Amino acid sequence: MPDASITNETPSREKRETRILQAAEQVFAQHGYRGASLQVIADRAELPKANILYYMGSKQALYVRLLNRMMYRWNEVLEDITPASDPAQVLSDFIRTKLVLGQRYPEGSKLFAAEILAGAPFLNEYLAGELREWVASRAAIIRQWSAQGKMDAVDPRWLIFLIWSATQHYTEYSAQVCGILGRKALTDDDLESISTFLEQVILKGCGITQTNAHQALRDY
Amino acid sequence: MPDASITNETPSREKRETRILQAAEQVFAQHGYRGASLQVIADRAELPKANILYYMGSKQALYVRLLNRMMYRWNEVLEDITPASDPAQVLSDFIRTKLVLGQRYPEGSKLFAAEILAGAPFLNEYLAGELREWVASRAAIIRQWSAQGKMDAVDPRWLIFLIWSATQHYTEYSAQVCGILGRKALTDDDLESISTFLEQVILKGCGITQTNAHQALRDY
DNA sequence: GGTCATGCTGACCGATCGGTCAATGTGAGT
DNA sequence: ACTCACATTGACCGATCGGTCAGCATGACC
Repeated sequence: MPDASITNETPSREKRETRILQAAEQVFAQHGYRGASLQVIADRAELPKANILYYMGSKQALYVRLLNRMMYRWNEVLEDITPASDPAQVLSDFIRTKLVLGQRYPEGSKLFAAEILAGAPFLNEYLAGELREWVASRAAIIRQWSAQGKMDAVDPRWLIFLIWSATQHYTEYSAQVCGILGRKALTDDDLESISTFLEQVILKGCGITQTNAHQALRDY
Repeated sequence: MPDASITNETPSREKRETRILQAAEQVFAQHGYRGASLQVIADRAELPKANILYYMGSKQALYVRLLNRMMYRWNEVLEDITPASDPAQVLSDFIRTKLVLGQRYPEGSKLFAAEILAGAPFLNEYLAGELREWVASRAAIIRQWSAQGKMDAVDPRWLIFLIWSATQHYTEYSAQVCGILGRKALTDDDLESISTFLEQVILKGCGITQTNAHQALRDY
């Protein structure tokens, strides 16, 4: 062992695990579950292939672990909204949070996308269970907002899907977006511009008057 | 040959080709380029694996052919718009056309999505060339609409991406959407509801007053 | 009936797949 | 110094990968 400190074992283990998970996330994101190979993951992590299996047990276990990690990251940001909340504030935050999340975990987001594209074989129960409940509860609140005259009477499910799709697009289709824009990657200015655009169009489109309170937030 | 008619050769050939392309599109859409296997494609097409290679030459050639076919389908619907066009009409058509296209060619659309997710290794020059020009030309017209006061001054590129993402979502994330809605597939009523929602929100969000002319079209 | 171009495919190739395992290395406890 | 639990990994397994090819079948032409 290069590191001779007293508690060197655990740190080494964690470092390796982190390296494996990071490498695997990239490869699974790019090629999907079936298209990813343990050898490629091992090469990217600069570890022997057998070591990957020693740590993770199997390809499937590694994949499921990455999916769960990504679901956990999503749950972190599932804010609590109530019928008394300000729609403009909540939806603006929702748009920005989703956009930031995609930028923070681009590989994880793509991994999710590939899983859904493949027909969500590992996520079916999650989609039809937890996530469905989440959507239903938010939809109920949005309907109340409409009933209270805070916004137009739009189908809340379509609204949620609209925000999801519009924000995820810039992560999962980054190759397309960058190709068209002629950039290597999106700049912070691009993201700021996109955030502002989406807030403006979606809020106005739902008949929500944008609060100045949030406009101020935009600077940070 | 079971069929003994005079010109039996060509029909058989075309039938086989069609069957191969259809099977391959499904498998590539689900598993991506690397995750797809010729054996699985052959099984689905109910043909020997060697026959696939006899017709298509190689896995890559088959894949590229499918990509080109999908690009051709897209080009079919790239409508011609001018600064004199009615934004409400054009954007409504755009939304509906994109939505219908995704429903008509779900596998092809997913194939495209998987290719982009993988970093668009086979489509880079298309994205940075043809498609980029397409976006630039439409963006210029949308900017003129804004200058003419027909709509708000929004960044036309973000608007185009918004329509793309919002419509594609229901094709490429159909597993997620269906899981959450608790359906096996989207109904015609769902699609009508989604179309109306997207038109309503996006047009209003861009400060476009919806024409009655198009409202009437909605029935068919 | 014989020739020949073409359609077709079973059998096979080397490479790579996910996964196993025996052998070796390592460090803490005694 | 010895033990022992655990970490590590090269070598290997059967299965499958994309692709090749020899050989058979077929049908048009002479």
